[in-house]
Amino acid sequence: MTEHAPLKLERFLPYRLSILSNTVSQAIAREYQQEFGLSMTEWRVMAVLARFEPLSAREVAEHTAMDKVAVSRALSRLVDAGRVDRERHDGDRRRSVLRLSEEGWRVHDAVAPRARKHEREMLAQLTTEEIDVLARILDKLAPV
Amino acid sequence: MTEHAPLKLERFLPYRLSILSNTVSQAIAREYQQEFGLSMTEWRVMAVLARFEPLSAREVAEHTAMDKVAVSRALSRLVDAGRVDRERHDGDRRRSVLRLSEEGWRVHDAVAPRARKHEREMLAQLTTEEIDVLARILDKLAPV
DNA sequence: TGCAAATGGTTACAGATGAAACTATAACGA
DNA sequence: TCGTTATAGTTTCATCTGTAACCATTTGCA
Repeated sequence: MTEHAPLKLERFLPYRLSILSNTVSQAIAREYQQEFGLSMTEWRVMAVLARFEPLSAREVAEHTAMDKVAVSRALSRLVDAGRVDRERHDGDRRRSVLRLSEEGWRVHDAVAPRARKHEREMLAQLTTEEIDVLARILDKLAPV
Repeated sequence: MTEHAPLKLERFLPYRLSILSNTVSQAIAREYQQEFGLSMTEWRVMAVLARFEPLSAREVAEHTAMDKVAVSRALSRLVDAGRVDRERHDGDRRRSVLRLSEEGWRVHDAVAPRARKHEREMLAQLTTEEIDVLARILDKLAPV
């Protein structure tokens, strides 16, 4: 009989990472989805605007590691919802100039603490050594 | 002026995890997608069948952490492609009895080493301590 | 200048995904 | 035994996502 060496999925790192990441992201996403009708992509856009506004759509894409189509769609929803203000760039009329609206800031200020809370709950299960090493691992494997 | 405390997305753990997981998974997925027309979900189904066959669809779902709809769809594609054999369970005619076909095993034996190679390349960037701690972290946060 | 290539952003299409409804079969309890 | 409930699996629908094509504007250069 031939030897097949089946993959042990439950020990396979990329698989486990994907499970963990989906579990965590969905738990957080569910929260701001239900309460604010905000998708994960929309939240990411809001988060980078909160930190770096004003930005163009391309810059948002760079900061969020999303592609420009996803950003464009998230933005049109956010602008429609009155959470983001969009203007045209003076010198370059292709570019947009994006900022959180007052309402956008309100949503941000409500969501951000909950996101942080989820992160804390996750980290609470780890020792400080594990947290340090995890940060190092992420720096190595997924530099931002 | 009010204090807004914007979230530092690029330091936010769930975000970084999701980036890492997507990067890794997509790199692997691209490979078996191009060469075998195999999606990630289909590959996961094949991997658990390789290890635990025969299984019912529900059992596949449990092993892969996929929902039953996703499993059903992946299976119908795999059966159509002749990579999985599906029979009816003798005692319970609702249940299916799933096994890799010969062709399925050929695909599995071609894909599995590449998946492992990707994992090795990823781990090669880490020290043995980091690898150990990562395994511990995953055990704690995403027990399988 | 003026025309090709590059850039910012949107639209269109096709495939993937999740929730809920549905079909068929089996298990359970009066 | 009959009727209710539970389970295995599929289908449907609405939404999401990625790729490619597209439009408008700007840049680069002959």
